[in-house]
Amino acid sequence: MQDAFQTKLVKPKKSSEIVASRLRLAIVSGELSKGEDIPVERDLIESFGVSRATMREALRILETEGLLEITRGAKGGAKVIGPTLALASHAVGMVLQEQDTLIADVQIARQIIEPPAARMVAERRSPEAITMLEAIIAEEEKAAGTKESPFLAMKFHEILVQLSGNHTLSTFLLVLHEIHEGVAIALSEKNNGTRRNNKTIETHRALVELIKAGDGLGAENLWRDYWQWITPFTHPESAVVNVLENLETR
Amino acid sequence: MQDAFQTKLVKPKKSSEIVASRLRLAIVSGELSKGEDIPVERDLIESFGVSRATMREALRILETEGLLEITRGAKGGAKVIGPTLALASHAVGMVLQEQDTLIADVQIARQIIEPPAARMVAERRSPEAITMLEAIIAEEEKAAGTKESPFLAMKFHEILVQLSGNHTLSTFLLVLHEIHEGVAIALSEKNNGTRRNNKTIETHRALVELIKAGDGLGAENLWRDYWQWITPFTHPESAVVNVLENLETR
DNA sequence: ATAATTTAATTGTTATAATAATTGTAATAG
DNA sequence: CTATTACAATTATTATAACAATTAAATTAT
Repeated sequence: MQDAFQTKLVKPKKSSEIVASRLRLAIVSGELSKGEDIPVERDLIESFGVSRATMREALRILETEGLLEITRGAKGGAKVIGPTLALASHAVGMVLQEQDTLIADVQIARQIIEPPAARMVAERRSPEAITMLEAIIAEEEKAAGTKESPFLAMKFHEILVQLSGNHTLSTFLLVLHEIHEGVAIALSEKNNGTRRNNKTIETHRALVELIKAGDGLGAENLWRDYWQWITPFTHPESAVVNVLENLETR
Repeated sequence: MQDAFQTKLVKPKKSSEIVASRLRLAIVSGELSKGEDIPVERDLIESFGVSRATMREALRILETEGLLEITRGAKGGAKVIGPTLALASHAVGMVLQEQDTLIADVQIARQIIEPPAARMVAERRSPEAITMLEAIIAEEEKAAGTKESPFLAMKFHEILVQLSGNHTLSTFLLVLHEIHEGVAIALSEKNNGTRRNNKTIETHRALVELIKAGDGLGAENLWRDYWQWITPFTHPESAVVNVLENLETR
């Protein structure tokens, strides 16, 4: 253990990896901004001085990392789109899936992390936050009972965690959200009690009130109680995390 | 919003992606188990009926996803190694880095998530957990003052979260751990107060006592207090998350 | 004008050959 | 007999060239 010298990968790097690293740095450092087109294959090959195969492997790496999107045909090419949450969710999801993690396990994690996030929102007490949350609630009220309702409820959660002001927490919660999403919505469609719906909107309203008042502890507790209450509804017996896409073999 | 029909990417899939999907499924479903060798390029090309370039692009995708490791030379080829946390950490790290997330922000997230994890360990009260934690503490006592000390302290955190029994939480904490690691250790080497070291071991011992007693709330509070106490020591002023490797341009 | 067609640009795929890295083995020196 | 060296076999890596498929724009036909 605790090696005297760094034993991290001293493997000879492949050209494709070196090229990918250079482009990645340019992207993440902001030198190439999101939405920007990067040169076409022919030019990239020339400026990096590698073969087309190597260049294509580098592009495949960056595409896998969710940094680039490549379209073919005239006016096609690679465009910067990332970094994106999509890859993070996929990567985390695969780890969870391999451990046969239950959806219930994911739900417990959200249950633990979201209440402190709610407290942080309340403690910040930003007017924009209140405006945004109230806007969602208005939508929820209008769509009550329709099949859009669960989508809006999820949106409330999403916005709430983004407003916590902590990048790390909100990133994680968004990842969990993405993993959780499919199942959760399917579930809430099944047992579509309007009673539950009422309680949901009611709670959202109460939470916003506490946020307005800057009552962090109150917000945290309310949100924890709500999770406690909602758990039996969304609790699938033994569903397991699954992030693999259906692979149409054409 | 809420499209009546699925509007997911209907882009024509590349052969390399299809091949990668097939292998990925085989890996994650356990059909190919970790450590297993998969056929060499030549055979893969033949069984998938694609060209070398296409096959190599597929391998590069899976390698990027952390599922395979490829070595050359006799006895070389691709070996199943994943899914691994490495990609998840890298992906999450890139998202955080792009948002210019401060290390302090990451630390706050750990501060929020770890205490409930400690509580879960206490509530489970498993004998193995106690044994493992006590073993680490013994090592810590022996190595006190040496430069291995911070490594062991981190190890304690790592083990603790793994013992929480919640896959999702422990996965996230391990990811944070990896992102946090470099900076945190560098920091604790700088202000190497033995006073701090003592308090650390002391707290670890106290925590194990609470776990033994099954006192979940006590464990949670102790751990939260400890985090509160330790924060000023490990708080770098304005360091930003950075997950990009140094790219030796050979 | 509108529709159909052609053309140009660009990525996707295949094929072949040469190169580099790794391992195992045989030959050689001491 | 042991250790070093040299060589051969295996395997991934890189390079080059040609062709196919896709898309957007320009041109032509109606």
